[in-house]
Amino acid sequence: MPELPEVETTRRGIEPYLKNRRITAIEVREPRLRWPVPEAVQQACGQKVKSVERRAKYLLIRLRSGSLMLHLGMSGSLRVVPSGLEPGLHDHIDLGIDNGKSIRFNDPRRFGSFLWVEGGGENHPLLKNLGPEPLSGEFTGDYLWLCSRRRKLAVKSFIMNGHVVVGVGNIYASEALFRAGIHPLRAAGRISKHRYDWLASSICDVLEEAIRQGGTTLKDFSSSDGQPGYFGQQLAVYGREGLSCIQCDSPIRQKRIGQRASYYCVTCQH
DNA sequence: CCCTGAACCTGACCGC
DNA sequence: TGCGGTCAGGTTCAGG
Repeated sequence: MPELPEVETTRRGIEPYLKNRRITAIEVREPRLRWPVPEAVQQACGQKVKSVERRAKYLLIRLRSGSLMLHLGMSGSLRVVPSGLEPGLHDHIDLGIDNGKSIRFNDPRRFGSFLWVEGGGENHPLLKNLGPEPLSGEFTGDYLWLCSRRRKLAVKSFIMNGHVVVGVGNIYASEALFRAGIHPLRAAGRISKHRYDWLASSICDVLEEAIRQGGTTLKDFSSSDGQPGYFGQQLAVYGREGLSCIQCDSPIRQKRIGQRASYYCVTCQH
């Protein structure tokens, strides 16, 4: 479900309820997530939240002695609920806060994770080999160009690889490539530096716009207060197979690339 | 190292 | 209404 904009929307939604508050309890009703929820998450109890941060699509709730590291997988979401509210289907974990609220983790498919890491988590195996944040100064066309030399995979798979750049998921990969006029199947290593400049700014723009609109609600994403995201209304190609291109009128094509549905315009993208 | 495809899960939807 | 197949916003892992 969530790509970077949805995770960032979630972070902004829960931060005001958590920052400088104390974790009172963690109730794990279903520990079978992507990785089993470790007993160590209980170390968070009694500690005050220093900050709520995001790295890639991970949420980091920083405490004195360590951090809770959450991932929403494909179908996860966090909601702010009154403590004690009866849990519903797939409400796997409640994070109790000393202000009468709980952060409730719901995840039907259980691809998400809820982990405890020592310190800030910077050296955790899941984080330490990740590429740069797309909205940071490190992420440029030059960087993409350099990183892609001699690589033959499709550029769409390339930009979705977290070791290259984090946070670009299936929706925004298609959208960014459309904006940059690049065909998603083009070999990553055969794209010019100039075109990578375009692509890098397209990725930034599309992610920033999506964050501004509260993310994209396709089926069921909603922010932590239950509001849907409105970026879906701006999607130029994603999910628009057979409909006409907003720039040239030819029909949008759909093709699977690296097991993911990919959408593009054969006229506008080369 | 690079790349591909399977795997992890549930639920919604479509055609018969 | 039921059943089987397909698909879904992510990521790791095994194997070539």
